[in-house]
Amino acid sequence: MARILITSAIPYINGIKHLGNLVGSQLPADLYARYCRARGHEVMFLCATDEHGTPAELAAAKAGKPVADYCAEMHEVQAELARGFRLSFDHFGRSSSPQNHRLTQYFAGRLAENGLIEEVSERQVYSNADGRFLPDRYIEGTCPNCGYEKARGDQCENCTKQLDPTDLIDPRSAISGSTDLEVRETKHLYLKQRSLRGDLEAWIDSKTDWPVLTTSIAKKWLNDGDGLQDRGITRDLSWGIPVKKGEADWPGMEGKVFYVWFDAPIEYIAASAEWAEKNGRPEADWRRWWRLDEGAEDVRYVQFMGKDNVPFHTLSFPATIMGSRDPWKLVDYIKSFNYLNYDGGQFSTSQGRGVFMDQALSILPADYWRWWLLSHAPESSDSEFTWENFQASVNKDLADVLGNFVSRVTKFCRSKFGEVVPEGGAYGDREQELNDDLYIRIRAYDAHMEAMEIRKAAAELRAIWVAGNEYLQSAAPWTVYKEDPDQAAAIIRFSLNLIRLYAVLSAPFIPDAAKAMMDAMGCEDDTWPAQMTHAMERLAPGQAFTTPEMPFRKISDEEREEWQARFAGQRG
RNA sequence: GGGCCUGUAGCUCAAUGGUCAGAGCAGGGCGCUCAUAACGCCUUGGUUGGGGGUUCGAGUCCCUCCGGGCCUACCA
Repeated sequence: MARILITSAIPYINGIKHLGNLVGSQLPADLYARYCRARGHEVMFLCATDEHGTPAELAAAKAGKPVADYCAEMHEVQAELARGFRLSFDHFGRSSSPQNHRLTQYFAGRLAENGLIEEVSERQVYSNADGRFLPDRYIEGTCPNCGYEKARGDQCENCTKQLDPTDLIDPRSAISGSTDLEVRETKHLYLKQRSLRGDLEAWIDSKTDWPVLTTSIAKKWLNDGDGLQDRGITRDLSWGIPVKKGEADWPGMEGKVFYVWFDAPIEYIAASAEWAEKNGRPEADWRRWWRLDEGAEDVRYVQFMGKDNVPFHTLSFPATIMGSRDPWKLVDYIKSFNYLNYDGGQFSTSQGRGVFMDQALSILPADYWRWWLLSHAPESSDSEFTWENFQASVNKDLADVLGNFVSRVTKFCRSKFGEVVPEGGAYGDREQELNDDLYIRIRAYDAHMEAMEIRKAAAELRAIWVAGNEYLQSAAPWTVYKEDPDQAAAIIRFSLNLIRLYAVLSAPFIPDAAKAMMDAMGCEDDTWPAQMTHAMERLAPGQAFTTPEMPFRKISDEEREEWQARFAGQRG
C-alpha cells in the first residue's frame, strides 16, 4: 500500500466549465484517484476553485454582486457539478480560504527571507473610469503594425505581433470602452526565478519519465531567449490575498494582493489544510502529505492539468517551493493533456459553443460522459468531440457490449433458475481458459492505469467486457440447458460473477453503473481481482440478485440531431 | 518570426529502428436466438501527407516541402 497525493488543476471561478476543461484535468485525476483507492492505496485527492484575479472581479461586477458573494455562489455551483460528475475529491476547496491566505503569505515571507523577492517599480496603465489598473489584454486599440482596430495590449490577434499597451493607437479600456487612461507608477514584488533556474533545470532533467508535452514546455521556458524570467507575483486589485511577509505587514505594498498564479497552486496545500479543519483533524494530518520532515517521504504526488497550465506547475510553483528552502513535497509526476475540440472548432465559453458541464448532466447521466471523455482523452494530440462519434461509442460500448451482457445473463437466469445464483454443475476448461485470459487482460489494464495511459486502459476494459460476450456465445447456456440444466447453471453462475467482476473493474470509469451492477448482484465485496479462481466464486449459489432493466439506454438519431443543433453556439 | 506537437484504413486511434503496419467503429458475408435488432465468427479496406537521405532493415532517425494544432511569459 502506498500513499498517493493527487491534485487536479483548479478550475477558475468565473463560470461553468466545458467538457474540454473537464477531460483535461479533473476527470482523469478522478479516474486515477478511484483506481488507486480500489487498489487499496491511501489517497488524498484535492481540487478547489481558483477565485482571484481580474476576470473574477469583472464577472462579479457583471452579475451585480460583491465579488466575495459571487465567488461563494459560483464555488457552490461548481461543487455541485463536480458531485454530478462523481468527482471523488477528498476536499474541494477555495483559493480564497483563510488557510490559503496564511500559506501564501507564509511562502512570500520565506521567499523574502531567502532573498528571492525583489521590489520593482513599474509603469502600468490605469483606467480612471474603471477605477483600476488594466492588465495588458484588457486594453484595446488599433494595432500599429497592421491597423487592426481590436488589437489587445499584449498581442494583436490579427497579425499576431506582440505588443506593449503603450504601442496601441487610440487605446481604450476593454472593460468600459473608456479612453480616459493614464500610465501610473506602481510597485510590485517579483519572484527571482532566474536565480533558481539551475535548480529547476536539474529537477526537470531528472524527470525522464514525464510526458514529452510536459517537459518540452518546461524546457522551452527555461531556455527560450534570455532564459527563465523573474515573475511579478503581486497585483493592484482589491480581491485577493493581501501582500504580507508571513504575518507581518509589507511596507510599501499596502492595498496590493498576490497574483492569482502565485496563490493558486499554494491552494493545493491549503486545500488539505481545509480538509483537516473540516474533518476536525489536527494539523499533522494534512502536513504528513506535504512535509518531507513530517511524514511525506513515502508520498507519491501526481498532478493533472491541461497543457496551458504546464509552465506554472513545472516552473513557477516549484520555484516557490524550492525557494522557501523548506522541505515541502514537490510533484513527482505531471500528467498533462492536449485540448478537446468541439465538432470542427474549439469549445468557446464566450460564444457558448460546445457542451458545458451543467448542460451535459441535464441530457445524460454522468457515466455516459465519463466513458466517452476518458476513452477519448486528448493524450497524444488534440482530440475532437462529435455527436456522431459520441452516439456511436456510447451506444456500442456501454449499451451493446456491457449493458446488454448484463441483461442477457440476468434475464436468462431469471427465466430458467429464478433470481438467485444457480447451483449445480462445475466450472470446466472453458471457464479456466477465460480466467487465464482475463488474468492477463486485467494485469494489462492495471499497467495502463498505473501509467495513466487512459485511452489504452479504456480499450483494455472494453476488451474485458467483450470477452464476456464471447464466452457466452461459445458456452451457449440456452442450448446446454435443454440437455444438462446443471451445466447451464454453472455457466450462468460464472457469468453472474463476471458481472460482479466488471462492476469492480469498471468503477473508476463509470462509478454509478458499477454501483448499480454491484447492488443488483447483492454484493458488497469490491476487492480488486487478484486470483481469478477466487474472484469468480464471490457470488455463491443461492445468493439472490435483481435483474436490472436497461442498464444503459441508447442515444437515438433524433436526440443526437437535436443536441447537435442546440449546442452549436450562442448558449442560452 | 521563434519553438514544440501532430499527419497511419471512410471515422477514432495503436505500433522499444526488426514477422505480412494493427484495434474499435462504419461497410460486406455467415452464424446464434439468452439479450436493449443485441451478441459471436469471418472479411473488404493502407504508396503510413509529398519528395529526398541514413541503414542489412524506416510509420519510427535526418533534410526539405505541404497541411493541422499549441505556446511565446499581464487571461487564468
